[in-house]
Amino acid sequence: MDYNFTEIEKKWQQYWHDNKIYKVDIDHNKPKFYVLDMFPYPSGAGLHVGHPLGYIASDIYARYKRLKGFNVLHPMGYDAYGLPAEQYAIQTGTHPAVTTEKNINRYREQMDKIGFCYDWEREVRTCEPGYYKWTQWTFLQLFNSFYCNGCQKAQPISKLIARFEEKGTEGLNVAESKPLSFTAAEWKAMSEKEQQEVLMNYRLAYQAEAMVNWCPGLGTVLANDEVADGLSVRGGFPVERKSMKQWQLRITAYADRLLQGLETVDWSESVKDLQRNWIGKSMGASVIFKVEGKDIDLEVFTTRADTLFGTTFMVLAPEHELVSEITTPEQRAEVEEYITRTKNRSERERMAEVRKVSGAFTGAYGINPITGAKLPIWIADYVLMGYGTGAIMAVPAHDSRDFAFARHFNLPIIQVVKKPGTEPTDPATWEESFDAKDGELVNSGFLNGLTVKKAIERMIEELEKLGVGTGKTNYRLRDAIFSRQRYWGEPFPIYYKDGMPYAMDESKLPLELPAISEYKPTETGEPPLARAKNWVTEEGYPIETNTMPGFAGSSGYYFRYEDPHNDKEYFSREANDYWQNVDLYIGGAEHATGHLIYSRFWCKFLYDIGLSCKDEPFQRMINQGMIQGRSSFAYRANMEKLCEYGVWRLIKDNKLGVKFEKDFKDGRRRFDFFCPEKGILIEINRMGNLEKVAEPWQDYAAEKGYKLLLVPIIDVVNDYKNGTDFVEQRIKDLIAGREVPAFVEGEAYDGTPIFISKNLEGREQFSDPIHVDINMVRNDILDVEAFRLWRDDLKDAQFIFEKDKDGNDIFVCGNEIEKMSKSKYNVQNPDDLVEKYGADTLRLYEMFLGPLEQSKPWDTQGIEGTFRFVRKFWRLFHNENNEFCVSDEPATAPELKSLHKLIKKEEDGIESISFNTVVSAFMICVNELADLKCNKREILEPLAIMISPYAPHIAEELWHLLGHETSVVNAVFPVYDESKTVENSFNYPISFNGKMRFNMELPVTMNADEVQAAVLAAPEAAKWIEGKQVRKVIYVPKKIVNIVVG
RNA sequence: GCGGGUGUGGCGGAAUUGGUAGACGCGCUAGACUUAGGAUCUAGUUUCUCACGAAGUAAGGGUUCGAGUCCCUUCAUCCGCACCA
Repeated sequence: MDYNFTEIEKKWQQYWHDNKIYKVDIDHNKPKFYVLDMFPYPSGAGLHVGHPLGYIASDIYARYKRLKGFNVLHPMGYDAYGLPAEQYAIQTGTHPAVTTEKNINRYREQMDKIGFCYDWEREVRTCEPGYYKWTQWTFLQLFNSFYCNGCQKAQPISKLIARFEEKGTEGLNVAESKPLSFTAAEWKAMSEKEQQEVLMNYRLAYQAEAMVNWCPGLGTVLANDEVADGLSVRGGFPVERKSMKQWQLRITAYADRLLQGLETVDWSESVKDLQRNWIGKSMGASVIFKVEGKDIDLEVFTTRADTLFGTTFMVLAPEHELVSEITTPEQRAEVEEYITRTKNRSERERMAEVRKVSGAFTGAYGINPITGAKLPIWIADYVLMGYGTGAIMAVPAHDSRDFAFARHFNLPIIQVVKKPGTEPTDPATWEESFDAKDGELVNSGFLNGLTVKKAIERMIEELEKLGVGTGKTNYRLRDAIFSRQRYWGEPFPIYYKDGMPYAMDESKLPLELPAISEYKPTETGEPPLARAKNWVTEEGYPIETNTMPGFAGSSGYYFRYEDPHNDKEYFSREANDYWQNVDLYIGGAEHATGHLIYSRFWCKFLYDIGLSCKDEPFQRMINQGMIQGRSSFAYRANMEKLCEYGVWRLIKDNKLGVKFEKDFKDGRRRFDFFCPEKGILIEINRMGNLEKVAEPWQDYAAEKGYKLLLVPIIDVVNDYKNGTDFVEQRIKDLIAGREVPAFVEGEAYDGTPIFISKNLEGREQFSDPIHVDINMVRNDILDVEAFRLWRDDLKDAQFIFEKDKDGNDIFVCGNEIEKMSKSKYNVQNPDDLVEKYGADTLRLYEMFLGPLEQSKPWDTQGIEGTFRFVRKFWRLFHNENNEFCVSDEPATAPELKSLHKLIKKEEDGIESISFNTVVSAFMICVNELADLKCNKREILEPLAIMISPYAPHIAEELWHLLGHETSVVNAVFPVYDESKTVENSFNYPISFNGKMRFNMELPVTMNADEVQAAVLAAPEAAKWIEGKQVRKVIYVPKKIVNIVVG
């Protein structure tokens, strides 16, 4: 073999390792650059080709930046706490640390083979005490902080205590769970426990009763982003809403800063939008309604204060605390029945029934603070307790849900907004609610004639004047539930005294995860940590048994890479001043509402307390797309399914045989059936034209002396009932009516699986696609022998083959693009590809596949093209005998032009994360140089440097062959020289009326007049000008010449 | 329903941001060298047409000397979020 990648790659990986080529330290003589990958959770399955995609991209970027003179921090680590290892522990008793360690080693082995330039001395693992010490430490800082709304900053809780001692809650403007009010004297009079309870209302990490997503299948609570469609993201277990006491992070305090910060980072618009949506800021008003005959204030939130004149009823969430208080005795039974009914529904049921209107009347009435109108108060589960105040003023005319509700329960509807220039119509005739945001107000007293926008402002003004409402901003974002009832996570440095949680002293950190005997929850439902022996402080106080969630460790890992071995601090001032925040972050967009929000929160908090010099963690982010697998299918005739069509049932019941006839005169294939005992030949044919296609069969049957029954299956399928009756009648007639000789030709259906080729008729109706290992398929043709060996249970399967053009039997598979997954047998293992083609080819190919941010299918065959390119590249440096052969002659102009075009293309491509076009530029350049038979050092040396980010091993090998003693990693990227690429003539496309007709080589020095004269004088032009007048000539230098004729 | 993305050959995808549509690669076709080829090399490959030529970037309309690119309308598709008041 000419290019021995196995040897080369092994050699240089060893060299890089031995010489610590990728170790980085602070170097104030160089600008820093921080390139980060989202660190992986080491799962048992190992890496597939999709995983390294982002790692390869970041690796290229890091290597490129290094060649450009930057001091590049490019670390890697493991998000090592996680559910799979714990679930495995519950089943097998293996400590999750053991599983995790094993998986990490496998990941590392796979990553090493690809030749990444990570500084492994900076590796972090979230499950190691040296790391999670700082996760716990940050938690303590959060616990000991509150958020000051005035200065928009976290502050030490001691400041708050001092304030309470001085003036209580007077004029307090801080983030809080609920508003409290007390004087300094009252504060001082409180017991310690009472004071602690009060402080919980303000801490950034606090414990409180909350509606949580409880997942009985996992035995733990989950954060909102860990739940999708009412099921847990991990494991897919049902989730229910439940009120529990949990640790939470007051991330809502940062809602506005999280929103504003998005303006300062270079992220894709879609991820920013996802976050904006998740935070869900909406500006509106809070309005107080009195309850008739009672001294009760009912607060609602609305974004449409302008429609207050159109509100005709009110709705509370069934869990609303005032429901029982306001319900009248007559309505109590109905209301309670409704509450029980809604409470017993699971989250999934509730979501499934979203469009069903339901509710109950409380018997109470609210008073419209503006009009004084009496509004019936209802409860209904379309109003959610978790948003706003859990109560709404319903404006049925202009809200579709209120409209549906009003229609269903016959409540009045008043129109208050109309399209400008139209007259209001009677809402009773409406089909749906009328939601015109650019309309004007009617039936609304002092708001009449105003636009919606103006009316909202005017109404809020009025409400504030009357003291019955105020402008208010609401967020969809909830505080993050921070405790999990699991074992494999960071323990909380919290102990309980008198039932109240207290922070452990920082000197006690890390609080190490204790060994336990079993990993499931205790019999009494306590978290697994309750099994730990001596899980108490030195003073004997019990320690918290919850553990932190997965996102705890991943929220601040990027800081730790900056100073990973520091055991005095999270990270030093010096390290953070130099490395600052991540310049380029590469990873999946699926973390948009989880990790990427929590990390930003974490970073902003560390910024507030003076640790981080930046308040956004990731300056620029690229989300790589998923690499999908191409699954192959073989189609198995599905007898069960076929039996659903009456014919098959009859055939089965009558013990008729079945034969799949594969080679027929007209070239078509179809199912045919024989009755072995009775000698009946049945043809079932989809093609409609029964007469024509049945002819050969009639001959055949006559020749053999069988009775022939023709059944157009199209009848059976399209007209199920009649078709079945028809067939039934015919079969009965035939069977009952005659004495027929036994017939055994053909294969009777005996349960042997039968496979139908992709193109065979009837596939959709009568077959089950089964996934086939992609390694057994090439160009959609299944290797049937390999298939039989693969699935032992199918070794006797019968296949219906097709003929290829040479007359060979082939079995054609179907295919579909799906997510890569073991169960779909479409996984491409990078190890296999590295072994077959080398890491350099794999790296280049993954980049060549398409734009990094798009999802795209993996095409196994395509890698060959990239492999050819790499070998062609190698041959530039070698002669026919594979001897290294580079000449020191000066390069020619075309050679230099080719090189400098590539320099430009690579610089632009890498900066704009357009790696696929850079690879194609490499191919073009190498094709050109090969055509020029170029082996000049002046060209090849820069080329070796330039390819090193993509294909570091081959680059390093060639670099050393070129006589260098040091690594190509430390070389300098060649400088683009535009003068090398300029030409003194340009091959102009000449168009007439915008249509390109011919090309013409013209000197670039020509002016417009000269160009016009030259073009019009050209012999090819005559044909297009003939008989027409030249009206105008457009000349764009070095672009185009367009002649307008007519 | 709301928000965002995407639509270009048989396939993955290019197109310097308004200037030769289909680069580069896969696949396919033909040929060469071969005992052989899932190796290598050469040529071809958007569609229609024998050809001259014409059409062509989801569909329709517009702006322009010139539109894949800008504007309007529609459709398809993917991804988020979703009784959020």
